[in-house]
This record gives sequence, C-alpha cells and structure tokens, in this order.
Amino acid sequence: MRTADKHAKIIEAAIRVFSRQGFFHARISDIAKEAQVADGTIYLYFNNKYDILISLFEEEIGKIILEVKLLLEKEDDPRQMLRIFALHHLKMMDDRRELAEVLQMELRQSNKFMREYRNTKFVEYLDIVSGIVKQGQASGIFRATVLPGVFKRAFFGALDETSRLWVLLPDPRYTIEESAGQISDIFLSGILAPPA
Amino acid sequence: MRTADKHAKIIEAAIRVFSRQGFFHARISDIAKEAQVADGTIYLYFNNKYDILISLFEEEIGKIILEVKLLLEKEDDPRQMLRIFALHHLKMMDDRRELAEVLQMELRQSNKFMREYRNTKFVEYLDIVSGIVKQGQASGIFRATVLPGVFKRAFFGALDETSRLWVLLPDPRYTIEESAGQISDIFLSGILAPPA
DNA sequence: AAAAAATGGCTGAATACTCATTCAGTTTTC
DNA sequence: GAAAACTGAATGAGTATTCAGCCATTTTTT
Repeated sequence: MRTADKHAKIIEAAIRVFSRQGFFHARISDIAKEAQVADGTIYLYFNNKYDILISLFEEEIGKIILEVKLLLEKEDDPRQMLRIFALHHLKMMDDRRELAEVLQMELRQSNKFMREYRNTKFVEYLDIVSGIVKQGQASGIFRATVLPGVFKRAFFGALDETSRLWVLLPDPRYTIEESAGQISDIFLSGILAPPA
Repeated sequence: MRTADKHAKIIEAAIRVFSRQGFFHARISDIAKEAQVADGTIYLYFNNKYDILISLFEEEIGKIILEVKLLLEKEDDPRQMLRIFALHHLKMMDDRRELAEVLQMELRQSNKFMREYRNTKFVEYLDIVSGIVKQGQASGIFRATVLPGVFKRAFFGALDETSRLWVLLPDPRYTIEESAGQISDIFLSGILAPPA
C-alpha cells in the first residue's frame, strides 16, 4: 500500500488552501503542493475541482452531525438541547477556523452553481434544530405557534453570522460561551410556552 | 447627451448577470451585452471587474440605508423600530431578488478577498440595529444585559438566513409578514426588560 | 532463489483553452 | 474641427485537466 490515505490528505490540504484563497482563486497546483502530492494525483481521487469542494462539505458536515447528535443523545430537555447545539456550533467553528471559513464562504455559492448538488448534509444539520423544536412543542414546553421551519433558519442564521465575526476578525470582547448563551437565551425566551 | 447614465445601466446589468452567474463566472462581455454597451465602455466607468462589484455594494446598500432610516425616523418606540427593520429587510430582499442574491452570495467573499475594501456601508447598515438596541436600553425598555454587538449580528443573521430561503427556493408556506413577525417576536421576547 | 514480467499508484510538463483588459480607430457632441 | 465618448478585435496572462511514462512492489517464471 503506497497510499497513506491520500484522499484525506487532499481534503485537509484543500480546506487550508480554500480558506486562504477561496475556491476560485485556489489553484489545483496549490492544493497539490499543500498535500505533498502531484497535480495529477488529485484527479485519481476526485473528478474535478468542484468535486473536491463537494466531498469536503459532505464529509466534514457529516462528522459535525455525528458529533452533535452524540452530545444531544444524552439530553432530553429541548431547552438544554438548543443550548447544546448553539454552544457546540460556535465551539466547533472556533476550533476549526479554516473549515469554518470554507463553509461560510463557499457553501452558499455551491447550492446555486453546482446545480445537481443538493447540500444534503447541510439540510440534515439544520433539521436537527427543527427536530428539537418539534419535540419541545410536542411536550408542551415550546409554543406551538412558532414555525419550526422559520425557527431553524433564524437560529442557524444567528449562530452563523455570529461565528463569522470571529472568523474574520477575532473579537476578544465576547467569549464563545457568552455569545452562545446570549443567543440561546434570546431564542428560548422567544419560544418558551408562557407559564400556565 | 450620449450617455444615458451608463454608470447606472452597467450596475443594473451587473446585478442581473452576477445574480445569474455569480461573480466569478460572469464575463465582462456578458455584463456589456446586458447593458447594451461595448466591453471597453465598462472600463471608462469602472477600474476593473472587482470595482463593479464594490460600487454595486456601496451604492445599493447606501440606498437601502436611506430607505430604512426614513422609515425609522417616524418611530421612536425601539420595539416597533426592530419590527420595522425586520419587515423592511425581508420585503426589500423579496422585491429585489436579483440584488438579494448578489448580496447574499458575494458580499461575504468580498471582505476576504478585496483586502483594501472594508464594506463600510454594510457595517453602517448593521449598526442601525445596534443603535436601536442601545436606544432601547437607555430608556429601560430593553434589558441592559444584552450585548448590542452580539444582538445585531444575531438579528441580522436570522433575517439573512431566512431571506435566503426564498431567494433560493420560494416557499409559499411562509409569508414575509409572518416570517418577519416571528423573528421580531422571538428577538423581542429575548431582549425586553422583565415587567417591574 | 534469482530474474523477468506485470501492476497500478503516482508524476508533472504540455495542452487547450478562457477571459480581463487594452488601445487604435470610429462616432458623436459642442 | 477638437474633444469626448464609445467600440470591439487583439492580446496575453493564467490554469484546469490530460496522459505518456516512471518506479516501487508484487506475482510469475525459470
């Protein structure tokens, strides 16, 4: 076996290069150099440049989904589950700055310009939030008037925009825990059923 | 007058072309054709391709800021002001789909890859929200514990992510008013001072 | 056990483009 | 008849992808 998991090596290199240069400015030769591999080798593992990006999304978001689902398994209070999701999301984006940049910068474009690609994993990630909302509504803890489909977008949007703040220019004024707490507090006040 | 405001014509054409193809896939010749102008003419009004994008951001966001500030002038209750901001934002994104797509897709990249460009107008737009929050906190209507800098990001992120939903695939299940109302409700519950 | 043959992962220079930008020339304006 | 505005073909830089061959390893032959 000559290959020391070149596939993974190339994905990791691509994360670094895309985060530095953006997808369009990244050259295949840059990724190859970063992965310590020849340009041509990349085409043994991926069909083309887009395919690297799509594989990267699916694989990395897949890992994140597994992580957060594992954390949520241990909890059954939907209020705590939302807090866990928020904190995990921000922590993860902070721990993996380079991946965070790629997701924030390139994921949006991808839906539009890679027509066939449906971002299936990303939808699955968002649906974790609407799942929590539905669970909370079923048990009467959350208001039934809140639309889970609107809530999941708003909640994710708030987290995403907040984490972009640090990724672009880390701001020591707010800690991750503080931001995650504030966002969770705001959304929880907005969704909690009024005391009977 | 041979020029029937070519500058504006080119910007408008660029909005359409960028929204269809994205900045990187858009050719100068596509924009020229759309604006019914020769390729070279574009370089009489803009320095280069990036400059079209940046001018587009500054000018269009500038118009949006004027609009929303005009609406907010008439109101002095910070609660209503937040509702107005949310509704106006979503309405505007819905009315001007093509512009919305360009802002959503390209604005993020721009910060990173046009180093010198600081997105000044965008910051000004966000600061309208933190301004409202500070005003509400000063008058005791809003909790002082909420950080305006976190709140503005979260609020804008929620609106932005929500509007992307329709821009990509219009969903007849939620109206603009309903979504704007839900988001405002959530954030207002999160920021209102508890009744004394 | 040595030599020969086959395998296939890997390489990187060459190809085959695609556009952003320029500028010499044309048309319009005053 | 200058000056200004405009045109669009030509230029040339930049790069995704290909592919003919290399070589470490494994398999077959002697």
